[in-house]
Amino acid sequence: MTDSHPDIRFGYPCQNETLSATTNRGIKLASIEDVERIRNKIGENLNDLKQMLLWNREMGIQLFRIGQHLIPFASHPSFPYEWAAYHRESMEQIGEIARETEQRLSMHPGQFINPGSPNDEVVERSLAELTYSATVLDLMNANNGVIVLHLGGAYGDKPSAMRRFIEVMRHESQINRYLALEVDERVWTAAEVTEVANELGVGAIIDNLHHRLNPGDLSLEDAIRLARPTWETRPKLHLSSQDPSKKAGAHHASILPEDWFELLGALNGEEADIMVEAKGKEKAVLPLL
DNA sequence: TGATGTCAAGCCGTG
DNA sequence: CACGGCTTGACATCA
Repeated sequence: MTDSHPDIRFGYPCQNETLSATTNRGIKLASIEDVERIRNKIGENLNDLKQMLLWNREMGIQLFRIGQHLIPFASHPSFPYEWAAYHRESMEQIGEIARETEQRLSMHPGQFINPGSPNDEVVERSLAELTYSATVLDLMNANNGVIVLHLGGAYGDKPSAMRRFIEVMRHESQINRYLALEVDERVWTAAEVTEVANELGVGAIIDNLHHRLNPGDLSLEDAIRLARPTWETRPKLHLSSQDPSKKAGAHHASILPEDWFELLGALNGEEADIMVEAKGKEKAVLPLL
């Protein structure tokens, strides 16, 4: 690495269009008792995950986000068998491939996961999904794995929502080992996310597009500088470009050079792990390598 | 096989 | 006040 090329690694989420591979096959809840069907789906997801990691190795891609549907309905009370025990061996094998090829694995629970919700049932379901995510990373021995999560709702009172989030998550050590909190595009700013991350001792993730739409009073460079110390290891960031034909926040198929250079400039030569969020998946990563 | 309506869940902002 | 959008499109059924 030269001074003009800081140590940057890239990755993409969940699917590979070149391989027609995905970790996100699922089932309908109505089929939850069809054990054979679920096991087949999971087998396909795990096999595709393995194929993508092997492909990534050839391409020099070192980050990969596992889709939440890897084990569909794993956190649902009706899931019909002990998935962790049953799929342990293949997940261990996948973890070994990731480790040997120095790929950092992550997961990203979606919009329904709100540990700061005032509704106890929402909190309970959220913790179940986060525990599932952490268990997947545990089984893969993903020591530098990351669970990416937004702070979620503000419920009209941000300070209270932050307090609830911190109180609920404070003792969740299995989850917090991997947890990182990401800026979102309309509610929680980089300053607020970093504050909660510091309270919990977890990472804060800056996303260039979210930050542009919801910057608070920080420049991108300041936001990245603020979030940097939350990471004991390499910081993770998200990079995407606006789809010009869609509403604000919608991901473009590829990364526009000006967005990449803006983020690169804001990094000030620091090392970083950058998850590329683009409709074009791995094809948007290749030009950046 | 291809088209199409549907899918566990929460929240916010818009029209 | 109902609905779209987020996210990761894929499932399930019916021509």
